[in-house]
Amino acid sequence: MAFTPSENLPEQLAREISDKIIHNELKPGERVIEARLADEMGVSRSPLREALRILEKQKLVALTPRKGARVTPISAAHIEWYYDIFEALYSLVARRAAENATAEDRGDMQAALRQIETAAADHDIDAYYEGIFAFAASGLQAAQNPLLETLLRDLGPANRRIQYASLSSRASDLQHNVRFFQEMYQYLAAGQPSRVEAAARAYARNEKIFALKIANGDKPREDAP
Amino acid sequence: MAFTPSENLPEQLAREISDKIIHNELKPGERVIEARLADEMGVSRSPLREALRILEKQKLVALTPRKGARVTPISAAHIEWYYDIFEALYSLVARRAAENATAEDRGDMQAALRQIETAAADHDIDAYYEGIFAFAASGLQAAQNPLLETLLRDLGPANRRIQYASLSSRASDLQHNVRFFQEMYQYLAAGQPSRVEAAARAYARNEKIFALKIANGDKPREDAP
DNA sequence: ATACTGTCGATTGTCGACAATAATGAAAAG
DNA sequence: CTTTTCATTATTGTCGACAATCGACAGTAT
Repeated sequence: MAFTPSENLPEQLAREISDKIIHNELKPGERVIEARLADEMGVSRSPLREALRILEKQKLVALTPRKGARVTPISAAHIEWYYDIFEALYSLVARRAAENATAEDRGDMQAALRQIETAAADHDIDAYYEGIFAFAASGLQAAQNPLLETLLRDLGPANRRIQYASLSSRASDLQHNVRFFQEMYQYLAAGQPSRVEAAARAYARNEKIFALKIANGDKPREDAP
Repeated sequence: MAFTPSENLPEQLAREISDKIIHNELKPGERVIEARLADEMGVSRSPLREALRILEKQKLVALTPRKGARVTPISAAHIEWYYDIFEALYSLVARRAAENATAEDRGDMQAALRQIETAAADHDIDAYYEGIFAFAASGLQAAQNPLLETLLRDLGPANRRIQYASLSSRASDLQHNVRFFQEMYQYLAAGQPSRVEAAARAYARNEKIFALKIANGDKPREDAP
């Protein structure tokens, strides 16, 4: 019926569902029934089942053998777990990117940095996120480790989910975060892998405490009934 | 019939197939045909398909949308990629384990260390691996990060696959590797997370160069026709 | 009242059949 | 002899139906 030129049905379904999870239409802890979602989306259970396995890989749902799927809960502890792992993996990305980046990679990162800078100056959150994703993508490209790439790509949606929760309180400190990216780029261009790695670690730690602050006291995002 | 009280069919299939991959009965790059494997193992394609997705999560097969599954190739580059990630993740495990370990955790690790020591003294490779797995498991337990746990559990089979390839040349240097575990345990017991982390990094780096040495010049494992 | 047991409905697991797509090889054209 | 085109076959993708399992509830016994 739909005119989708050619993409994988399970992946497409997974993306749709992950959007719902990220935007909190499917709530943490909520059960996901295959049959219901399947005909809600107009497909059979087979592709939807595979979609659920993709979402499991992305840590958006937890799949228990004969009891079905539940949307992964998200608490302060979860946030700590995630950011610890992001720090570990992105610090590796940073080091390897610094060691292996080609001129083209550096160009891409510089372009991404520019976007980050102007977006932050304009308080344009969407452009800002676009920029940091591009920056990360260039770094991953430069790091030359496909396995690491898939691991982090799989964790991407979970990352976005956490960030979305703290999105509202975000606009104020964009300016402050820009420094991290500038630092990373400068050290990378200067060929100092250890410093790039350290900057990535510092950024990850900073993000972690920010997300935790939101998750506790401050205003988290809420959907009206 | 069999007495396995309750285990998941797809997971069971995945384990069987992963054994075949680890022991090189299914060769790197080889194509895996669903229908064939399915009735070779006496099941329908549905559970086998899910098994393939599990194996993909474990990086033992690569799954391309309309072209099926292939056994993941394994080269020197792959080994570098894997060990870089192991270093990043296990160094995190080490630090958090050092920070959070309970008395019971320390007891488990000490027991595992004992097994490692005696196994190395006896040149008993199986017992040695049992020991280091137990050591790692205790560390993961202590680290208190379930997400990290699942990530590393998923990478476990790929790890074993690499280790199996270098198994033959292993017996000689067991004695030498024991030091790393002794060091980790001692610093952990002494409450020095940074040193535990450093020891874990050193161990991972050491393993990496060892695996690379085997993958290049030395005698790799071969199966007779 | 509480704990146990059996039944019923809901949901997941597995299967075989069919449709859609990709790989193979053979014939035709250059 | 090489390349292109096309038909045939092999393989993956999707579906609906059925079987196995789980959760909740009612009924009974203690």
